[in-house]
Amino acid sequence: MSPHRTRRRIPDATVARLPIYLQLLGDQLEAGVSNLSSEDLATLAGVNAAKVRKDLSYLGSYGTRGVGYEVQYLVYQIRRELGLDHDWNVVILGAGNLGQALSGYGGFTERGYPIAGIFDVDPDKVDTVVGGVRVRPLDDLAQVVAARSVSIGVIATPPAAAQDAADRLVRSGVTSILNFAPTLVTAPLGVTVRTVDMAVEMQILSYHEQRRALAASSLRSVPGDAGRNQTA
Amino acid sequence: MSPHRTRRRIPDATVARLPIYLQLLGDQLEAGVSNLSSEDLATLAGVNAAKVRKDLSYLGSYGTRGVGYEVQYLVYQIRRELGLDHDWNVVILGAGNLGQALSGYGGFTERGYPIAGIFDVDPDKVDTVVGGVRVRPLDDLAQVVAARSVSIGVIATPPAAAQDAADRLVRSGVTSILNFAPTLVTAPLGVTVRTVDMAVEMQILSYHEQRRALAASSLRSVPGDAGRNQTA
DNA sequence: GATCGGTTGTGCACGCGTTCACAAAGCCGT
DNA sequence: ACGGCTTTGTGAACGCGTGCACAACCGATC
Repeated sequence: MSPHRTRRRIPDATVARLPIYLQLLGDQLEAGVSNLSSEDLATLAGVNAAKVRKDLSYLGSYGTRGVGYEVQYLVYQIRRELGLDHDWNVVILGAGNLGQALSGYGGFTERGYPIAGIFDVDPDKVDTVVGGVRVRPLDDLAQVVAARSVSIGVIATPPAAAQDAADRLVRSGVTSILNFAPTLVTAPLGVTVRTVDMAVEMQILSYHEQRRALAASSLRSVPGDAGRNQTA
Repeated sequence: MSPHRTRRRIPDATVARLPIYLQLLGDQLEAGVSNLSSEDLATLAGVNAAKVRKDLSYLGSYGTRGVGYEVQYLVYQIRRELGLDHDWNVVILGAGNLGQALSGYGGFTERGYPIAGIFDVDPDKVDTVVGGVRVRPLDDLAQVVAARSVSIGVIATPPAAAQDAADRLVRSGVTSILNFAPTLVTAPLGVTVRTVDMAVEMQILSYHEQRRALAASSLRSVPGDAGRNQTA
């Protein structure tokens, strides 16, 4: 029998919020708070208290009725569930502007995602050092992935090269891909792909701007636009 | 009467996909394709054809039964709905690694989001030039926002400075904020805030890795893990 | 101008996620 | 030991988004 029973599946929406709770709980811990109610955490995260409780209940019953949650223990449980009880080596593909910024941004290593290597096809970029990491030729990818058991790859190439980069990652044995290129990237089943497209984000924003402008031009009172406005 | 009737509200999920369709349609246009069915577009976007049709139907009835959609016209309509019929000036707050990468990344200007200014509190950074833009002191923010009628601000500061940056943006008159700092940022109603947190993305990925590892360790056949695996 | 293959636009059912509301449960003071 | 106060954990209702299935419609061909 395994030490930890395989839990019931956690909804995607909850998984996306756990890192945020984790961040906030860590802050509170540093601030010397040792206990927290769902209401408190909800306020910090800018969400509903019931949602916090339901989210946390997927991890198990780690709260105390009448009291709240012990921050330290909750942090431990969330970290365990997210697989943060050990580091995850990552490789970055593409040493252009974004790739350089990512490798220079210390936040990754600090949060448990040390950079095992950064790769580029351009011979001019190979062997330059960005963010304390030497750029390697793309052909070394498989070797590095194997040697340092990398399971997460970041695509920071131009869009045209993104699918090829993904294919190489998959062939090398990477099973999780974070894609920053503004293109659809397909991978076989069993490989998780997430895309972050800044242009898409901007366009979503300008859609809302656009609507505001339209609403303002048709001079009407805003009919009940309730709902608080925060993010995380 | 206004030239364009205020449309019914478009669901968030649809708004998030329109930029992707737009991207793909643009590619097709360049490739010389002038007409496209919902099925074709769905394949390109990696989604269901019915979803494409429903998404597009929110814009109006711009397809032709038995034929499909005229790419050029559809591009025009989506651009109009997203507010892309004119440029949107943006300001970047924080000239660190990320801020520099963003301003160096030509994609913004190219896609209709020219950078009106990049700002930092650090006197050492002020007046240096990154990505062809001179870094300005934060105190100049309001003036630039007003002069160039900026409505979108990007936060690329350390987390501790993010809320202050947001407040300054709001005070200056910015109504849309894209936050790259790993913190909750609150803004008054009427201001849209979107947060992109790379650490969160990584943690979502490692959760899935973690689960795969667990599933593999409890030696079982995978019981029907259906569903295709793509993103955009 | 009637028939036929093809594609859109949408009503409907389903499923996931959010929120409410409340019973179960723990703590504390008396 | 007990009663009152507090907070969790969750059953149930609701709402949004997805996917199916099909009628309405278009263009082409005979």
